[in-house]
Amino acid sequence: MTRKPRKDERHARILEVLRYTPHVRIATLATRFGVTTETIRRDLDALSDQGLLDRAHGGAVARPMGIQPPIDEREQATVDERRAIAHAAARLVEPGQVVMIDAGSTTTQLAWRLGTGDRALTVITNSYPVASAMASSTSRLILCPGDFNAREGGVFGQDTTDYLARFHANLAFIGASGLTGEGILDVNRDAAWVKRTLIARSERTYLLVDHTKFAQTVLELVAPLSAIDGIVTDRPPPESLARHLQRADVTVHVAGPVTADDPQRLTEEIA
Amino acid sequence: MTRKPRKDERHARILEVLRYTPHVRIATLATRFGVTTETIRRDLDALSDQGLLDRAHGGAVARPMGIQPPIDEREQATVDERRAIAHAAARLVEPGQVVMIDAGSTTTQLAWRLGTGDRALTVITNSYPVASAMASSTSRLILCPGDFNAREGGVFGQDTTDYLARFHANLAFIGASGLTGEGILDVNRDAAWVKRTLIARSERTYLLVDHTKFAQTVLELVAPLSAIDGIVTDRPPPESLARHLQRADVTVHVAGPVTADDPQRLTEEIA
DNA sequence: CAGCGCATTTGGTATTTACAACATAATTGC
DNA sequence: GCAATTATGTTGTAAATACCAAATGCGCTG
Repeated sequence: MTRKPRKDERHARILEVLRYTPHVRIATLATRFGVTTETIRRDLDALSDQGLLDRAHGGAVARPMGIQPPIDEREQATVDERRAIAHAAARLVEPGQVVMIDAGSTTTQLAWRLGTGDRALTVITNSYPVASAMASSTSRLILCPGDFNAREGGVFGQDTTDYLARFHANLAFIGASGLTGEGILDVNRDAAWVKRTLIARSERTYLLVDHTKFAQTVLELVAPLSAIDGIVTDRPPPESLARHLQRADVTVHVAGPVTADDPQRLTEEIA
Repeated sequence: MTRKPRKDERHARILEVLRYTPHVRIATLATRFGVTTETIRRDLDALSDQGLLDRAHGGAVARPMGIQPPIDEREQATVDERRAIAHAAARLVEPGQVVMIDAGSTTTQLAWRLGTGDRALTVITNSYPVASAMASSTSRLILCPGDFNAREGGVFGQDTTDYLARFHANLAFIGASGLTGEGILDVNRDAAWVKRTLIARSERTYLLVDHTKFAQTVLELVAPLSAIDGIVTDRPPPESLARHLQRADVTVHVAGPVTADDPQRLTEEIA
């Protein structure tokens, strides 16, 4: 489709530059490449449409992490919900506890929450985004070994579960691809094993799922409902699921929308 | 010193926002906080001076990673040199090899290099910046466990070295705080142990150091010169050090400046 | 409460960028 | 080589931003 060297080379080099500096100005790129600002502007718009960078006023900014270029539209759609869930989940954590946090978008949101606070936690995770989110806090951070999965931004595999098995936590927060009366489901086999280990190695386990996960039957059953102690979600689960949850003695926390003075609100409005 | 809530709160919230989105516009922040754009502009300038964010034309962009807020001025000063070193070191890697990469700024530069290429490497590292840099490549990535050190952006400790000891690599690239006739030195005890393990578990070890590390005697001796096979640096080492290196049979690679058509050049000019 | 220092606002102007419509140049396919 | 398509450059105008300096407001201290 595209075989022209000119434009493609510019695009490639623009992206390359953005790996080193988070922001480039249109004017700079234009003089550098010897083309008009209009051309660069068009380049940036094109790359932005492809989701490879974000536009800014005078230029472009790099997408955070080389991670998750192909974010599901479904994921995108539930940003607010997942923030609300993270907000509610953060209340379940008490100072000084040992907390295991699964890899995932909702759990990463939770980590941001916990990272801003000042509780002296010990956090064990297999996800770098989670570690990064908590980096500035006072918490102690233990990262798992394993094969790095760029898409998930975390490590998985036998090494990961073996390592996790050495620890014992007060709380574990896990995510999932689906939640049915049968139990918790996930699409990723390696991730499923990690989740099972997290459940096994913690006193209490909370599942963080938004409503789109309700009644989703996917590849693999991670664990039955009875394996977890509570779920944190954004909407009340449907009747049949609610019955199963009650029978399995799983408490249900439904998160309200984040408050207006919340810093995350700003992000939403900006986006 | 600062007890006023007004300004400080804005600053904190601006930084918070930048954790979620890579870019904010001045106008957006102004309307959000109910203050003038001038005020936000000053906020941004102040935060920029503190190195907490980068200014852009219409706003600000987040510093890449929550990592290394306090970068040494010395580190800052030798950016070009370290890029050149990374450029030269990347030539030492052949497709298909198993490569261990130490945590550090120079080694992270190397990872960027290797990440852009298409050699199918297996990379073992204790540094997330390294992993992140390579994420988009075809390489397999194995991350070590351990205590996460936000300042270094990597994991260290007994867990880390134990884990590393299970592997065997063709090449290892390590950094250091100092290099003298006596050997390789480092300020961080945990990091020193990791480096020793990297050396022990690889067929060949290259030390990546810029000229400011020459003749720097710091806390701990990591290993004698004879432990490594080569160094990659930006300037020829001083006479006495050169003699020691030759006696220890250490090859010296002196990197030239990066070529003009190199994508990184652009970054430098922008900065 | 007067005075001081700091943060913020206000107002005005110079620059820079965005946007759109059109002209020109380059490339491709036939 | 010609026509169609695409890429790039030009121009003009509106909007957004940057910069500067002075004025105002506000909190604090004595």
